[in-house]
Amino acid sequence: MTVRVRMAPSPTGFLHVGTARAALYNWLYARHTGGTFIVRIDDTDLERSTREYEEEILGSFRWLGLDWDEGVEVGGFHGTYRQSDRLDRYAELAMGLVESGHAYYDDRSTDELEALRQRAQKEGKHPGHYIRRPDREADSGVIRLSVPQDGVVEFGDVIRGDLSFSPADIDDFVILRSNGTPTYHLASTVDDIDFEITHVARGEDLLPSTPKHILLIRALEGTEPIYAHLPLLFGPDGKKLSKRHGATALSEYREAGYLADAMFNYLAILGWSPDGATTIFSREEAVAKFDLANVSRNPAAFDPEKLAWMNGEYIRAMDAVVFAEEVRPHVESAIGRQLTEEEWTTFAEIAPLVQERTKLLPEAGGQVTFLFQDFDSYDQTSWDKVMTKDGVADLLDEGSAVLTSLHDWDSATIEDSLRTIPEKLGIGAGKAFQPLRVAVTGSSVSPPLFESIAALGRERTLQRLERARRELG
RNA sequence: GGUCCCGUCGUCUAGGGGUCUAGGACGCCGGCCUCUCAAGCCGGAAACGCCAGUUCAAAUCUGGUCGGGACUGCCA
Repeated sequence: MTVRVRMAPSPTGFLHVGTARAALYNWLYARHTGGTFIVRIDDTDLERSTREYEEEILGSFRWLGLDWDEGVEVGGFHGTYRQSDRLDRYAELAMGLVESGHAYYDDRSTDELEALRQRAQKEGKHPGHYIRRPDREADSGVIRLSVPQDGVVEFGDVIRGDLSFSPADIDDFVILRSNGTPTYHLASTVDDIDFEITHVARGEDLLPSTPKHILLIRALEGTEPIYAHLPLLFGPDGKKLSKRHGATALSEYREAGYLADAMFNYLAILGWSPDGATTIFSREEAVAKFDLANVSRNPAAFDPEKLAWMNGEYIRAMDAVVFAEEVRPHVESAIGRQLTEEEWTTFAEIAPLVQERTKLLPEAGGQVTFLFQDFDSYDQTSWDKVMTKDGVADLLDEGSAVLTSLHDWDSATIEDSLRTIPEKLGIGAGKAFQPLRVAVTGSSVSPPLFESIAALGRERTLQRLERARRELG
């Protein structure tokens, strides 16, 4: 059997990281088995669905590296299906189910229905006990599936084992709205049947819907897929991941400077592990080892700190030139102008030192702005901490004196000359260099000092030492 | 309330009757390195929710209990 899986996002918002992870697992399973990964746009909610969100979602999939395999051309992207193109199909099948007695029209008012639900609530029962085919016949309104009350609905779940639900707890759910559009339940199961989906891997929040889908499949005489209900994603506080936890849209992470590979790795590790000892792995390794059956059963908390660490790992693993090119726009936006050719060369040389100490691309830009722009003011805490001590003025003078006399201007020469200062003054290297660092970079935290000075150039370095000297008074 | 799912360090996980004095990773603490910050290296604290039962033996099996979560829409 050739595996055919799908991801069916609703274009009613940005791509949520939880949805992205579900898509990732589907994609991994398809690639692992040599199957087909399909993306279908669940846009039956015409009111809330937009083309903008659709493109945003597909763009996010692409960024993550999830490519899909078939479908018609849609919205500038190749190969997706859109449910709004198939509305006739769903309506036709729903009416067919009415014909065959599996479903019925229901024109009861929301008040009537609400009364039934409240009665169920009061009696400690499921609404399914009361929302059934009413005595009066209708030929308009919504179409509900008539849930057979015999037997139990059982199905196997690759992740959770055998599950069963009592039909008494399943209400006669709406499959076609009064405006003629299908509900999620109908559209989703019809599509899964029509596109011959073999495995449905989706969030655990849809577990209670699965028996409904199975009932629908039976009524439509389709073939049941194999189910895998993925654990949900929580915030650090153990509650369902939402806006109040920070960024929930995949695109926000992209914009914040996270690497697609790191995001891919992190999302994969959140609920699955290749062997229990490996944390960092490539897409290829994940594809080789992934199996839906090995996905964890318990919900996972999204941990921004671990993601940040992982991003740092991937940044350090980047090719140095690629890193410099990726960071360049961030440097330019930080200083508000383009880098000249000369500055670019300077930056590219020092970039590897910055690369080692950055977890997010944009922050790397901030680490080097002192090279291309005079800072307005010194970092206050840095100044207070190192520049208010005795002997700082002498240190700055020594620094100027030593550097002024240098013939060559490279980091090794600069280091050799500066190293004489702590010896001469009889103080530790740290004590001696911190004031110079603050004077030159404006902060007590910076890339390595000698390389920074080399990159800055003699003239500007001396100017900054003088400036700091003046500030001291 | 009802139905269903889940329960190993703070977090992500390995482990599926003896090899578990429970392993790895993030984070945390300490140390080394060191011009700062990182990175790197070394070390440390930190978990089988609880109670029964089965068994020579249980983190692993069973039951109960407690806790958390999802669903309970003409949203998906």
